[in-house]
Amino acid sequence: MARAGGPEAVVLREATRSVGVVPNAAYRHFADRDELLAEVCAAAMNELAERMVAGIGRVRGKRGNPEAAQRRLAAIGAAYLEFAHQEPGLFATAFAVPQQHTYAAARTPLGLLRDALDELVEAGVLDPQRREGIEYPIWSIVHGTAVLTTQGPLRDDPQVRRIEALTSAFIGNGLT
Amino acid sequence: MARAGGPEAVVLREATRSVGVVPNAAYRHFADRDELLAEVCAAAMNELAERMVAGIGRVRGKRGNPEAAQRRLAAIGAAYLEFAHQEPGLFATAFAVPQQHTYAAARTPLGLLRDALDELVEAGVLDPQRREGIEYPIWSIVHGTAVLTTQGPLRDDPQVRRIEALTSAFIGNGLT
DNA sequence: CCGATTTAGTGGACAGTGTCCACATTACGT
DNA sequence: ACGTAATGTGGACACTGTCCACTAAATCGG
Repeated sequence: MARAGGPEAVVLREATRSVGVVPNAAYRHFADRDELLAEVCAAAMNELAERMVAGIGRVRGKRGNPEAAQRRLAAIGAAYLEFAHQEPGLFATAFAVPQQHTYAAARTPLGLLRDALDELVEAGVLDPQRREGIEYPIWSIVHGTAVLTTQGPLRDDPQVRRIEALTSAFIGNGLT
Repeated sequence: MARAGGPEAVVLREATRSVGVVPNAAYRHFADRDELLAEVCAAAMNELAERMVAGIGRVRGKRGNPEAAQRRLAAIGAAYLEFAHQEPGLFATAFAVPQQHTYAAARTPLGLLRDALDELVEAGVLDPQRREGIEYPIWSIVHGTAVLTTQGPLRDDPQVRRIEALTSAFIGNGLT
């Protein structure tokens, strides 16, 4: 349901219906509809993270190799944006955690980004002094691009590819 | 209602109730709840734009002055982030237009950003070649920061100020 | 000025939703 | 084997968006 219609589409009664059970049965597993939604959000976030590690896995080259490190960073960004476009419902759901009990999963997008940036430092591509805290602007720019082009005013913009290329270039500019 | 609880909180029946009228009366003014929401979204977006022009208005210095131009760009970014934090409900609503009939208002955030960047070129601060399309990465990074720190996983993060300073530095880096 | 037409509001209804309560069933460990 | 915990059921309530037929008020052309 989240995949098809985003967070609003995950409706408790329909979920129980699809599983062949009466609505109230859900309350033996979740206190709230919000708790159910939180679980779905965690699953969506997990799928995003998995796509990112899959993207990393597709670039070959030893850890510490400068070009490989750069390509790995590009790969996680590309996977992030690709996920947002291929699964807009799940992407929106991943970041629609109700209140605040987001007990982070093992492999989180931010963690993967940090790993990639650390490798970039290790490979001598990124100045260690510039490394500090740079994950936040980079995450922001990728996330902002994803949100604006899938849910925001730039959604269905014909030149999405160009916009993404521009953000990629901007990031590359900010690293050197 | 949007101000207090975001887009989900704008509920048709309560709106009519607060205006002292029966629910169905709303259907003489809006075809849908979505059409009502679209109107609210437009109003929210307008308030965001107004805050941005107010921010521009507070920096003095003639158009074309390099330092003034830079401060004006910083001002619209700061206004954007400040609005997101002071009015999280309205900010979320501004970007929650139902489907896609967002007949853009006169002064839109993107338009204001473009003006500021054009002035930066005019003042000789920004290389005209680098100007082309740079509004998208910049909008993305500011929007991404706003979203992540007000609705996303970084919401209520104690070091929001630092994160915003980092994105500001990253943008400055990308302009020179 | 008056009658017709548009505009705005009313009342009642329906399906769908989240949630609560008391009750029945099933599974399981000692 | 039995008591306890886990799970599912049935019925209800308040709330939501939306539809229909009907009424009151405002507006406007002759």
